Amino acid sequence: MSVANTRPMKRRPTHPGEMLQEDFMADFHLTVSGLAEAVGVSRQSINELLRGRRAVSPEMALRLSRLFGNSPEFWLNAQRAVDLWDASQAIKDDVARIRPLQVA
Amino acid sequence: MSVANTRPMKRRPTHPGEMLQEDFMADFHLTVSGLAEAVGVSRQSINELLRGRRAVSPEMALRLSRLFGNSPEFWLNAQRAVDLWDASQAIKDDVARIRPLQVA
DNA sequence: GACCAGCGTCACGTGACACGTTACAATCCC
DNA sequence: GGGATTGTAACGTGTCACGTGACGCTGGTC
Repeated sequence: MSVANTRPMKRRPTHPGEMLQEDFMADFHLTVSGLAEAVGVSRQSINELLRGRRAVSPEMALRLSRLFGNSPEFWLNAQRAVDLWDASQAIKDDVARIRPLQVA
Repeated sequence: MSVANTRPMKRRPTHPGEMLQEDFMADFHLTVSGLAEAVGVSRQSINELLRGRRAVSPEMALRLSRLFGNSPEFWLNAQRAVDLWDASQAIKDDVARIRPLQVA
């Protein structure tokens, strides 16, 4: 198993907002307002993040990783998985038309 | 050595546009116009990407990986490195004020 | 030497989106 | 009951990836 899974997944990966809510806010008994204040952003940012309406930005990843003691890459990996899935769905046909170069 | 290097780098990581130009376009003798046509985007997109004025989007990563036979994560990892570096520079003080939670 | 096809780049407009501010209904709690 | 806190909706703003069109430059062809 390599570091980055190249194979496209069958289903849309779970949004990091869902992980944030179920795996972190629940464990630490955090509210939307409490988390927002703790990381220094507006309640809206957290709210829309939880509802999957907003992506985890690099800035947000830094804030969350600082608070929870994990790496920003943890959050950005989760975000990238859904970004890649969405993108591959959106431009699937275009990408298929690209002729791979010979490895010569 | 873990999968994702958590430690912040001293210098700004090299922009993926630079890698694209020096490590791929050079080897395959590709021009800006030729590459743009090969991956199905405008010349402007490639041009600004090479000059570091634009980031590698998930869509662009899919196109490049398809053409060159590597993974989209390869391009997005490079992009993420500079995004994280820029973000940590921009909100360094804010992040420092965040109190890490106790690991319960 | 004139011409023109292809090149890299600039200028402009557009749509998407992360973010803050404000407003509002629901709920807790004293 | 009433004030504080909560989650969420609406709005405006700045940033940015992208395409289109136009410009100046270069190299080949007659």
